[in-house]
Amino acid sequence: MPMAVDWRSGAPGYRQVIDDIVDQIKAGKLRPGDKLPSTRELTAHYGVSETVIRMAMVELKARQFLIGQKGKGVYVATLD
Amino acid sequence: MPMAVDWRSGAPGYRQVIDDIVDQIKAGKLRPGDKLPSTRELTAHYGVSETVIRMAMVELKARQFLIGQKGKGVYVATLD
Amino acid sequence: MPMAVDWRSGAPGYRQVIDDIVDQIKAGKLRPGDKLPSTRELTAHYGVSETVIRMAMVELKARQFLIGQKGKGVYVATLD
Amino acid sequence: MPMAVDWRSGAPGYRQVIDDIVDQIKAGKLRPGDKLPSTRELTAHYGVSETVIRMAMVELKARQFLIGQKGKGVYVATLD
DNA sequence: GTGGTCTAGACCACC
DNA sequence: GTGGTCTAGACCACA
Repeated sequence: MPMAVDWRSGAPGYRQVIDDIVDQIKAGKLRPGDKLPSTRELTAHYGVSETVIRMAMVELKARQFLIGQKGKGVYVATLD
Repeated sequence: MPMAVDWRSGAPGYRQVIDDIVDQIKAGKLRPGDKLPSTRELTAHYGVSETVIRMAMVELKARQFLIGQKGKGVYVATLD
Repeated sequence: MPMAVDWRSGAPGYRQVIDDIVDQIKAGKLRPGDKLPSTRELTAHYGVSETVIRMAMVELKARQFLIGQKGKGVYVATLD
Repeated sequence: MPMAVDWRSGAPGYRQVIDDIVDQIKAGKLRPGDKLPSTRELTAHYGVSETVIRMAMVELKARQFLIGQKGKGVYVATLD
């Protein structure tokens, strides 16, 4: 679980964020229904801008790993 | 007459509340002098937080559709 | 031109914000097409939370004094 | 520190609430700058209605023991 | 980094 | 118990 994005790898920052979160879900560290840290906290954790976090969120929601609830937070999706 | 805000439509919740109430007034379902349900009941009816209802009220009062009376209720405005 | 909302007056903060902006428009200090300070700057200027500024914006847009453009800014409306 | 108002004493409920809070301030259990429990919690604590708590608050603020901050809470006043 | 929308939950004035 | 006002802080769309 990297504390920050590794810029030397060449991979886009948001890709690394996506992979890290997907890994955590698959490893069971993040479980269905869990609330993710706030966007602001994630920017600090990964050392990237809010835009990078948002791009990662767009994909993770499209892939149905996460569900955003306005004004509340972002949650790990539960199985249908 | 929608029972609740439709989040899929993309339209802001408070806009849907405004439109729904204006429609009811124009359709004569709500008539001048009528008392609206309490703010708390409206939150339940539309499935939104009180702030959303309040923002709708701010606009509806600015547009002179409604008149609020503290401690009593919100009423449909009478014609000038 | 008040620097901040006056809580002693009894008037709601958002009403004071509305009146101050309307006054500035009517006095020609804010002219059609002018860009307002950012929402965050206005909160600092008036000493209120963002919600108070937003409630003022809802009414000022309903009354067609202002036009908001997402990602750009809020502008004084031009005459019809 | 009574958990609830004693209705047998004949003293108005709000008087007992006032006295209890003043006692706690004088005894140093509540200190300048401390935040009081929310109104809702106080109603539960003293076993009285919100109106009774509000009446107590009106007097305690008039006597400058407490200071209310809208949207935040009620605080024990600091010395001038 | 801007505007926009929303939740949650305080206190306040009035009936 | 009603409406009214406010704080704090989320996420979201756009540039």
